[in-house]
Amino acid sequence: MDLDRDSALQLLKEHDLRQTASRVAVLQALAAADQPLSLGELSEQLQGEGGDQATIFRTLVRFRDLGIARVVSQADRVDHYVLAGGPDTAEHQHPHFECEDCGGVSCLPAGAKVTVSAPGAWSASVRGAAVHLRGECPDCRRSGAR
Amino acid sequence: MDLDRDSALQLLKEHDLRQTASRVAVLQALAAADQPLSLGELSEQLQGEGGDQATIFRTLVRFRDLGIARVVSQADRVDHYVLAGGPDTAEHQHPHFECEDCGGVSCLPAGAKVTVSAPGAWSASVRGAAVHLRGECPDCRRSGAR
DNA sequence: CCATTTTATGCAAGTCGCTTGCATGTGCAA
DNA sequence: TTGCACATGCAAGCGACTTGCATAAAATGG
Repeated sequence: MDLDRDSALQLLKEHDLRQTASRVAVLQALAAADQPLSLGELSEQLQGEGGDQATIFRTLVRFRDLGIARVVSQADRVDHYVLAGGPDTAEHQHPHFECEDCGGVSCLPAGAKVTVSAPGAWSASVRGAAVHLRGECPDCRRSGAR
Repeated sequence: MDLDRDSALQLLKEHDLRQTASRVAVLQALAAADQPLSLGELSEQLQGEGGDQATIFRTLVRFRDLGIARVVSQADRVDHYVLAGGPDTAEHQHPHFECEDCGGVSCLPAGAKVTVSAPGAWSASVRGAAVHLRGECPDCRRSGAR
């Protein structure tokens, strides 16, 4: 998916956020990415265009608090964000895969199916939880890393 | 479960590791814990008895490389270890729950069921992956944190 | 039981990513 | 256009993991 400048500005306005170049850049980068991005990846990818890393960080925090973005993984001790909201709230509720070799985080293909259930007290918690799989991704598996 | 001193020593010997107080302490702490422990928790719990944090760290790394222990979660940007091996290898292959509020990591009760499947290239990776659920644990949910 | 060799341990310093304080700059409503 | 609340940059602070290096201790062979 993609996000044009106007939509980005609109999104910011909806949340009473000031429209700045940095925020638009972050929004578009997240929208364009086909994988969850970390603060580092984001700030590297935006190469100054998106502002200082601290700025991006604060932007991400604000986005997260407002529900615009979500952290979907902490693989390798690093938070990974995705755009998560707007019209289609269910966005990125699908399972994610964290590779123990390359540290990458991937969104599982549409065909993936996961069902979870737990008894008693855990029932509600489990139902609302995000699913993560940790293992070796297809690429690393193929290249036989490790 | 629990681990007596002799079993611990034996376990070390099996892996050609020197038998030291620190390692025994780490083994027993991991064995006694009913939840995955982080390096910090471990070094705090052993309070010097188990040696320096660097020592515990290296011990954990070695254990992990040898398959004696495993990292089952990186919740809150912190690795959490469990004893994972010995006779019952399937140990801790069950799903774990990471609470986004309190940061705790719990082993789901025996009754929990999880099934995952994915198409094509992901199939094998997914089958061998560890399952993690991220959400709000029953305790936090009850106390209405957040 | 002692000497030697191979590892393990402690301490301190280093690294990496996230966070935060503070002074400066800027979107935007009046 | 002006003023102010909010955003940005820079640099410093933190937490947790890692690593270098000198010292101590477990194994092993006499």
